[in-house]
Amino acid sequence: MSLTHSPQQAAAVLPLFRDIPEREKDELLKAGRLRTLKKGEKLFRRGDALNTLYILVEGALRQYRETPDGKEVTLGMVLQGDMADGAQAFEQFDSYQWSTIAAEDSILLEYPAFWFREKVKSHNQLALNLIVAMSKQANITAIAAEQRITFSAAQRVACFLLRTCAIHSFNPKDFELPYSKGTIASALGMELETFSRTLQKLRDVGVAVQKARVTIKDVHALECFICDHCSLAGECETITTLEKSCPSGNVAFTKPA
Amino acid sequence: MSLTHSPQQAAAVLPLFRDIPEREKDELLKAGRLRTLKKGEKLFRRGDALNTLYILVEGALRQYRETPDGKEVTLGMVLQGDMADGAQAFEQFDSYQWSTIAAEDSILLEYPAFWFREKVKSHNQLALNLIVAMSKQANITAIAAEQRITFSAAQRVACFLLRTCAIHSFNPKDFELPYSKGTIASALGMELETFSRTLQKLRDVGVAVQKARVTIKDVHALECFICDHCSLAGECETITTLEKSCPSGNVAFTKPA
DNA sequence: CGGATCTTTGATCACAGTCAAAAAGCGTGG
DNA sequence: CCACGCTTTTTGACTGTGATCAAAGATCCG
Repeated sequence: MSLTHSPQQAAAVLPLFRDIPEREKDELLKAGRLRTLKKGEKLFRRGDALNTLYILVEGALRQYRETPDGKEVTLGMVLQGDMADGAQAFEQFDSYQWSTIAAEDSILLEYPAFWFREKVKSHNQLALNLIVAMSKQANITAIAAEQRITFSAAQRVACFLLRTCAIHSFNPKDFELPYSKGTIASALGMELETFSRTLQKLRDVGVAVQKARVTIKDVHALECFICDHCSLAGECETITTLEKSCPSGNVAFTKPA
Repeated sequence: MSLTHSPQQAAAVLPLFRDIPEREKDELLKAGRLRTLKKGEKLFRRGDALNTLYILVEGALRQYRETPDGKEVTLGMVLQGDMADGAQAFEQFDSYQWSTIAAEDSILLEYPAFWFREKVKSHNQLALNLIVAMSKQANITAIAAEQRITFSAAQRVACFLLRTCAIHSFNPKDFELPYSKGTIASALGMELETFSRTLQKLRDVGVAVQKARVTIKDVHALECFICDHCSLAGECETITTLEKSCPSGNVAFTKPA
């Protein structure tokens, strides 16, 4: 994965520009500017004037809010193809409602917000894509909310590990955590200390972690550990993806409960 | 508030149909059907085929998911003018991702989903309104998520009481809870027992509850109790609304901490 | 090598969940 | 009007999870 793209290359991947006629797509692409962000850099802060719309081409961002008494709550992660602020850009607000920081080195495509809003008004397919994107986002948020309530810390961590493999096509037998443990903990709605302790406990289920390197012995054992408590059950995209990539052949030891 | 409307009357209020030329609006209205729902009736269940789009004209709905082991998680409430399933209707799914039940007697406007999707494709203003609505929704969800994490049970309850007054223009000195305590507890992400106990504790801050009747002695005292921990701080719509309706004149006793 | 930052480990504690049972309210029908 | 059953709410006692505070280890980087 090189970190050099043209807007054209970048946009080819973006679901937001799907099914848009070439002519209009070109126009959209010419107006966009690529921007890189180093890990730890803030993209915008809550309260900043909302005048740019960002689409993530590569990397990962963390959305968060902070309370007056200094606590920080992670609302969600922005992954490849997501808008960093799409949900806000069309509200009545003229300032950002949450802050966004790079969880790792990232590349964004940026547009003047007012300009993009105009395009959405005139390009119907774009509006539709935007709706679909927001719809998808709402669904992810709903599931995350559910899990924060029904899942134990261990289950949330386990689910995160599997999801990570599915999203990035990692091999569960050996992969690296996508961002720092502090960030992951926060994204899962738990304290770093809890996250650390939880990783230990997961050794019993065949998860070994050394530094950022993770080894999952038996994916199916982990699934059992989680999915019985998850309302997604069979329809979980993570699971179906994993099943495809390692169709129970790669399972070393299947220990039924 | 009578429970008899024509679609025309109903739609006049709906933000989704704002700024739409009369001719098109009429067409939209003729296609919609009014439907009533008794408290406790389910509108749809997770997994049902998604073929209708619902807009709430009056009443309140509760969106929830249930896990295989029988727990129920409330995702949010649908209030006047909201779509019951807007976020889902434009996803790739063909079935509902969460269930919806009437928290009180309600009136809905319903459309065939496919038909509505077509309208959104051709009526640009409608698409825009939809985007704004989803945007608003995402924001509410984000705030709710934050509060479930940073707020104590007492603060969540207190915030809910104030919000209720603001939304329904209730007089904080004497109003009725909008739906059953079980429903409220669930919406706040806590157990009914916890909710019950919490109401007791709030007596210390001047909140008296008898059956469903609530009396808030000192709105500002309650605000102090909550808002210091809330990232919305000054920009909270609830607070600004309340300030307008009872501009610190109605405060009986201001007890600074 | 020094000083950051990030992570682990330890000990303690409070909040809210759970289980259980009593009480209050509500609707129905005799 | 009361009796009955059903749902909703309250109260009680107990418990576990994860937050918090504190300090020691790692790791990174100039």
